[in-house]
Amino acid sequence: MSSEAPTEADIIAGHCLASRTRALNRVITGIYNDALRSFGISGSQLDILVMAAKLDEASPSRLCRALTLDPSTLSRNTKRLRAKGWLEILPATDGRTQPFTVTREGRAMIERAFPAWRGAQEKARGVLGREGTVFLSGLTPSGKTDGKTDGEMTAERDAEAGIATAG
Amino acid sequence: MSSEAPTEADIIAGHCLASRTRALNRVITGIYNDALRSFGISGSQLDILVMAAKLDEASPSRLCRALTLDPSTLSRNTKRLRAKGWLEILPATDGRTQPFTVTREGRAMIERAFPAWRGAQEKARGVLGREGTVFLSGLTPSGKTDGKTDGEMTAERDAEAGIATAG
DNA sequence: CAAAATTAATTGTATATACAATCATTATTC
DNA sequence: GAATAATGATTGTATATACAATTAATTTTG
Repeated sequence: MSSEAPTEADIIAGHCLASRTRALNRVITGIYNDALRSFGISGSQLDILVMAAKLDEASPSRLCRALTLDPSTLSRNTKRLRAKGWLEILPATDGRTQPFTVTREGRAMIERAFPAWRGAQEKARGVLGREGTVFLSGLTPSGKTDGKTDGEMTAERDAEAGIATAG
Repeated sequence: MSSEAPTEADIIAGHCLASRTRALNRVITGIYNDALRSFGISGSQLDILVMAAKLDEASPSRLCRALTLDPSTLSRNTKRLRAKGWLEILPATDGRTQPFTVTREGRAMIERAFPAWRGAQEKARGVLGREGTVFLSGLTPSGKTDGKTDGEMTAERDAEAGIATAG
């Protein structure tokens, strides 16, 4: 039992939750980006595309709220999606908003990418283990915990997604 | 009980682990960056600084392994830290490596930023809840799960860090 | 020991991200 | 109804991140 007092650096390196969150994000995001690369879409872009599809009539502000994304970030990301023809701008009633919708090509992209997404999702489950998967599944896309208990919720979701629960 | 079949977009938006990991990362990283901003250092930079301090004689490749960081990313980040005078290059025996060390100013920065880091860490604990904190604490900085059981490990760490276990 | 393979790091390029500032539009208020 | 406030989005700038290609040095092999 050494009685060396830990330095501040030791404490931070040994405990920092942000450091671990970032590292985890690098690993998990890498898995999905690898799986999606050949389709010419990234995970972040797919996030936006699927959320826009869910909302049907989407706007920057609504997506920012749904995804906890800074408006400036979203603005750049949607520009890329528009350039690829997956989003298109709709006429606005309120002159401040810039509503848009997912194009037919955008919807086709989601369907095409789905099997790759599912493969990545299973790989991610493996990396995260039971604990991690349950914890993250209990978060809304905006990063806050939602209501239901973990057990029930994950079972529901597994069923819907048609994904085997990794023991 | 509606029997509408969920679309691929619904499934992805409702379950994607990467989307949730990214959103969480935005929230958690934001907490630390806010806390550290007035010191002129970011969370990512602090990660590197404290890990370099722990290693004492650090090199890009060792840090990349320790942090699961791409070498090109690390290269840019250490450049910023050198520019601020917190890292300095050491003479190399192997001409391929570029070993460096944390300067006196770098160590002073860690000590100065420590209370702010601790405040952010407590806020993060609150956001993550017991489950999230335990899960992330069980990861190494490289994003992989380590050996010990969660319960023991978190208790140890709490003690060392002098942080009250949140609820 | 010279050629080939490996290792370590950097640079080119692109996306993801946020803060601050700006611009345009709609709402409020007096 | 004009001045002011609030809202919605974009642009300027900077960091964080990774892939591909390159450069440089060491190791391995024949």
